[in-house]
Amino acid sequence: MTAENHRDTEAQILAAAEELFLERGFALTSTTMIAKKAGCTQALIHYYFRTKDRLVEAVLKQKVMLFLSIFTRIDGEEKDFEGRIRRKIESHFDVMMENPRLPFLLLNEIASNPERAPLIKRMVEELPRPVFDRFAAELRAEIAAGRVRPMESIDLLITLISLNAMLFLAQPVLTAVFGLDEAAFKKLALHRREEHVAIIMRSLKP
Amino acid sequence: MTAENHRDTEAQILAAAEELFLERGFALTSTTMIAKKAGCTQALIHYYFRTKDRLVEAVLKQKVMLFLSIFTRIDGEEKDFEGRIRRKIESHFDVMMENPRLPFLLLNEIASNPERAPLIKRMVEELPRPVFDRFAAELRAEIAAGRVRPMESIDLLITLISLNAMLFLAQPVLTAVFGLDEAAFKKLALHRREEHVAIIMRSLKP
DNA sequence: ATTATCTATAGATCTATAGATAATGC
DNA sequence: ATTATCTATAGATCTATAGATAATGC
Repeated sequence: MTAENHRDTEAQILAAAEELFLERGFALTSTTMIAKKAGCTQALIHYYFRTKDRLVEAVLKQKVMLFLSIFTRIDGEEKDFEGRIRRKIESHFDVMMENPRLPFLLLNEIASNPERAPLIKRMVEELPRPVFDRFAAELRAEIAAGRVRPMESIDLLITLISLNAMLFLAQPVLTAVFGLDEAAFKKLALHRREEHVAIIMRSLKP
Repeated sequence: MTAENHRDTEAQILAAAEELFLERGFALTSTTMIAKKAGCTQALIHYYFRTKDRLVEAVLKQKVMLFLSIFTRIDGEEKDFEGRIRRKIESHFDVMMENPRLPFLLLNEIASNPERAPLIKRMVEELPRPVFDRFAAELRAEIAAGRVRPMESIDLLITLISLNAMLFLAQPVLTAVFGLDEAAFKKLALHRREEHVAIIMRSLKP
């Protein structure tokens, strides 16, 4: 065993855990499986992470932050409000597309482990507010100017996240029911991306 | 033990299993837990259902049919197309609201047990077509008449199901993040119900 | 006799830990 | 000396089954 391997073991365990957690969820992934994938013994996982739970939390935190990047990332500097909304939808969609199992992992974990809800809440509360506040202020201004129907910014965000996340949550069902291969699903996804933009844009009209 | 109890045992096992499966998913519910809830020994579950898998399938089939009732139920006889669409959205929403854990159960199962995909596919294929066909034909007629923008009926259904199902999938997250109690979530849900109608109606405009 | 139920247990996991051994960095 | 790794195993599950016993319906 080389020196590099020694250095890498912890990272390899994390990477293996991440992959397996995304595939099967936290509860259904055993430390034995992780060890096998990481190429080490199961005992080593406990050497580095002490308990399975800590390993889960390490991965969970990282994934929650990725999912919430819509609330922290300023998406380009389009001139008009419509352009910026479109950009936000597309950019959130693209994060989901690059991490298609992410919504499932988070939903599944919080649904079957309600005791971890406070942890999720804390993470959301720790988010920097400026991006959200700016978004909400812009929306209020558009409403005041009569260019958007009266609505809450949180509703717009729920709609946006629902449409985007649900497509990937439903991916296994859609591919099974319509018999899609990977390419066909990707085609459907890109079509839905445009559809989501169209739906949300229309939903703003006064 | 009375005669009634004897008769009821199988039904009690099914009821207990159903409840626990909805709460925690199939994989995380043990036959021991089911037995405890049903008030019998764990061995009896195998006496009635032989394996846990058969018990799972019994519950799964019933739940898939409930979820797909949007495709089999004709919702009232409103005069105009708009009224019928509104009715379909609301009626699907109400099924979700009465069975809020249903979307999670199905999604979770098919995501972590891909080998059951063919079973789901078969169930969908066995659905009677008339309701869907009639819906699709009506939509095409509206598009031809220029009252609806050109779109596929499957897209409309995906949007409808996504918005409605996602609200309940996200229920644990929403209640945790916004600190909602049951009444507050119900209020949010009824607001979103109207919002979903509004979004979809606007999305149809030419 | 048949059906329903129980107790007990085999055999397969799974997580976590103890204790031995090998590699690394002073 | 310290850090990283391994082997082995304890103790908790979990599903499924064998075999005994109680209740039911002829």
